[in-house]
Amino acid sequence: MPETKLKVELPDGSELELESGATGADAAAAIGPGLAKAALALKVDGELRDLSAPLAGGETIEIVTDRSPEALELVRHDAAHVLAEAVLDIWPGAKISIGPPIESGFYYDIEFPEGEAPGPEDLERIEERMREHISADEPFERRELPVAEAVEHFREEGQDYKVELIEDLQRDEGASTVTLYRNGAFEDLCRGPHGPSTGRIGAFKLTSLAGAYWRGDETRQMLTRVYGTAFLDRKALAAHLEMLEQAKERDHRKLGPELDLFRFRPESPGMPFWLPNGSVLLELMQEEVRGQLRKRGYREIRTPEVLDEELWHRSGHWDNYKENMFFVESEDRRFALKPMNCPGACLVFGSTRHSYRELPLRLAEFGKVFRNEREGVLHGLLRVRSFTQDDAHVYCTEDQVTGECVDIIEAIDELYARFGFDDVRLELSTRPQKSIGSAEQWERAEAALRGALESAGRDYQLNPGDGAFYGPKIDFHVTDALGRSWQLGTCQLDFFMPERFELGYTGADNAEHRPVMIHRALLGSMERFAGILIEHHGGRLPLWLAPVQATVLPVADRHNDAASEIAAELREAGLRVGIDERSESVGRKIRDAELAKAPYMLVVGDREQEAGVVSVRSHEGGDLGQMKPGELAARLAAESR
RNA sequence: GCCCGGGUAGCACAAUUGGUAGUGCACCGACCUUGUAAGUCGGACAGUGCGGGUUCGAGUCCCGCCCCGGGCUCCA
Repeated sequence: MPETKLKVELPDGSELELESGATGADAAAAIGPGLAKAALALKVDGELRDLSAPLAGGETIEIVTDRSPEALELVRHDAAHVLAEAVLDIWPGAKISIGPPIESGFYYDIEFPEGEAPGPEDLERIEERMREHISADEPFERRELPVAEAVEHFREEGQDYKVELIEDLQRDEGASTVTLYRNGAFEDLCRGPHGPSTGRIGAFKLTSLAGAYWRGDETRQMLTRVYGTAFLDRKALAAHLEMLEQAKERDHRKLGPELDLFRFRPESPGMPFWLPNGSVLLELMQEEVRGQLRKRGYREIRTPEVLDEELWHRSGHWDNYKENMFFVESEDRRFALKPMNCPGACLVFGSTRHSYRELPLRLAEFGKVFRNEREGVLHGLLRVRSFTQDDAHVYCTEDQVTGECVDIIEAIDELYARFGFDDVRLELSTRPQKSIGSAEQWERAEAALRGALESAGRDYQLNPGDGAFYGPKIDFHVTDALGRSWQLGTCQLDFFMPERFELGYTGADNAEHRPVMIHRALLGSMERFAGILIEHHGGRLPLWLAPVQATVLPVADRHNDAASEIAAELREAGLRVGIDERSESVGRKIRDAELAKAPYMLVVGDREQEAGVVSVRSHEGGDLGQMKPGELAARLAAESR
């Protein structure tokens, strides 16, 4: 007989002796009753398993509890199963497909019987049913089944999507068996693992309904996706819902019109109308970018928005981007609105001869581009049909690439910090399957970008195969005040375009050479960046970006003249100042200024008029007492830096 | 493009089983002359996204279109 004991190693390096045939749950119990109770799953040599999984001995195990980082994913996956269970209770004819945990919760894609698709009001009904299953604390039970039996099983139940999944698994991964998990009367095809029972789902909520194609393929069946979120306890759920509420409050689509920054009109879906305040904001952002351009030797160009269709054949956009372009016709000539600025920049470069002495030649353009995005994907300022890129194209030699990219990384760091984003993440994307150029060329290009990242001393994430077909790239991401991540700037190498446009420069050897082109954008889209800024700051932009930095509030009509003088003096000092001359009470004017998110309010009444001062109130600090206009201007100027 | 939900005054919302479209804020006018988040009174403003249909009668029901919102692999 083999030995009756087995040994496993624990994360702290100690050994645990167990009876042979012991499971993860036994291991947890052997360590302590508290842990046994808290245990959700097991990690065997770093791989997540069910608690009920038998141990072989010799492996390193870790008990996953509600405090483990994996716990959320586990519980959400459990919740997805309970969701499917509840749906099948209510709609026995429903066909379920997949139901994974996702970043913010979980979902399940389901085909409901014809004409019985649920509405938002049905979510509560499903939730109620789910709660019943959770309080019943149904254990998750795993079993393994040969593929043929599993297919038979799901075919009998009319679960066609499961049958398809299993058949695909067999074909693509050579699976001979699949695993099923049962909770209550419900059994689902699932890789697992799962928590011990449904009772461990601390708190959940179904959040929304959406359509989703089976396997994301728009030629296939449209399913109903039920979204939900789950947490280990009520408090965490409440915090998450609170965060969503906050995000709603900060939504730039709500704040933009409220603060008179921009608005949308049906006359031009996906193209914003910028109001005076919003124009000021864009202008300030642009000035900040221009500061970087001046500092780093970029020169600004402007190229046409409308260009002959032929150009887009030459640039390759016709083949790759035609569906997203707008076209216009005039006098039998077909033109396209530019979706990108690079061809224009290449025409500028190519229209004169260049010497190696001019390189790197850095041409920047605040270029307005037009992209005919499908209607359904438009989303406020974040996904539009026209926007302004703070674009630039650097023409240089291969040797110069690293230096240029370091410079771009620095520019982005400085710029993002200035706008209040400290957490910048870099990603390097390398050669994709479909690409042009030689292997050596790619190797050198990727090495140049890696070199830039290293000499800038930056950590980065590698995305192999995620580059553009014409060259590798570095993307820049920031995290906003609500913890959401946004991709902003980009720095891409391009071997393709200089080739296509037959660009050249005369080298020191008096021969013609092909320059390398770097596309780079710092903020990306000015409009999109403005939208992200608005959400990041909750509409309360930092003083230097506030379209109106201070509002002068005369106490009574007789103070209007004095107030105008103050306003004029502050404007003279370069501040953006408004004035509220309505015959309203001070309280009212303050309220309205606060709602307009004015950083400073300057009250002028008898006392101030006499002393030649203003009473200053800031949103943050409340009443700051009296100041002379000059003092105030200096203070605000200092704060704006 | 597709699925689900929505569209009533500038904005937020209301309108029994189909039965004369309302309220608040904003706006305009008058009064008040105001001291750190809403002063008082009065007035004007939509024919219900657009087009058709059913009906004695449609914001409510039906059809088509437009726009807005949530989504459309984070793959058992």
